[in-house]
Amino acid sequence: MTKTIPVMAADQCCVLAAPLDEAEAIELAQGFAALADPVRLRLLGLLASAPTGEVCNCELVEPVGRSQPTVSHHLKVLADAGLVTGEKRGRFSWYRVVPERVEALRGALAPN
Amino acid sequence: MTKTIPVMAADQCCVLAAPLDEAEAIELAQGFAALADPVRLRLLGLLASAPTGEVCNCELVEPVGRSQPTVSHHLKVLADAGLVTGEKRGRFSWYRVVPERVEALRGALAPN
DNA sequence: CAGACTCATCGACAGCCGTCAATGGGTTCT
DNA sequence: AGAACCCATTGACGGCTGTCGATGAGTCTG
Repeated sequence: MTKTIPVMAADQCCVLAAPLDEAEAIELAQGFAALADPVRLRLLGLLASAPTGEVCNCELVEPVGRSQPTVSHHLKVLADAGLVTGEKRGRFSWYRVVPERVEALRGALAPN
Repeated sequence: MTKTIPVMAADQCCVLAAPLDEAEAIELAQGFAALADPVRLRLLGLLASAPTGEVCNCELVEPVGRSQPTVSHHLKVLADAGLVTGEKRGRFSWYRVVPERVEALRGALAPN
């Protein structure tokens, strides 16, 4: 279900180090676009602060105050961006943050 | 011209540390939204890698391959997000990166 | 098997966003 | 003064995005 995950290329170090070419810029922008929504940021926070590192989809709807389809949509956006992984076990879907991917985006904002 | 600059609040440390409340999430999302466009990322790169730290507007149009109004629009978006500052001297407009603001967004993605 | 439950997808709709041509205000040069 | 130049703003247009209700596939319980 999760589409091809755009993983950061090694040479995509720092936005502020050198001008990016078109392709690098597009890939980075897709990553930041996934972070450019309050609901998705809150979902990330909820996932990251979960004791087990995993959160069931059903535990996310109420905290963010959006409908179940909307939450599902946002989780898919995060998953497509590689920031999150979802696994379906039984009746539930469990999501967890992909720290490396977050770190990659963070690194792109590093000085030098 | 530049609108009110949303500066990161001190308690907006890490997205991944604890769940964000609605207001924090909105403010952060606005910051990342400014980064969620390839042209703007390339503009940031061009500004940051300039020897003097400043770049004239006229030197930005050709490298990013967009029309002059479009570049002007993107610079305004970056400026409104506080990521960039513009100063008009004579005929030219000079822009420079605001490193603290970039760093603030970067810090929001820090682990723990 | 029947009912209850979880969740992804679809369809629809309003609002936002990136883009450009055209315009006009400033500034410099001759 | 007049011409050339830089740049922000405006208006318009197509496309993307966030949201929800409805629906259906898959799973567990009794």
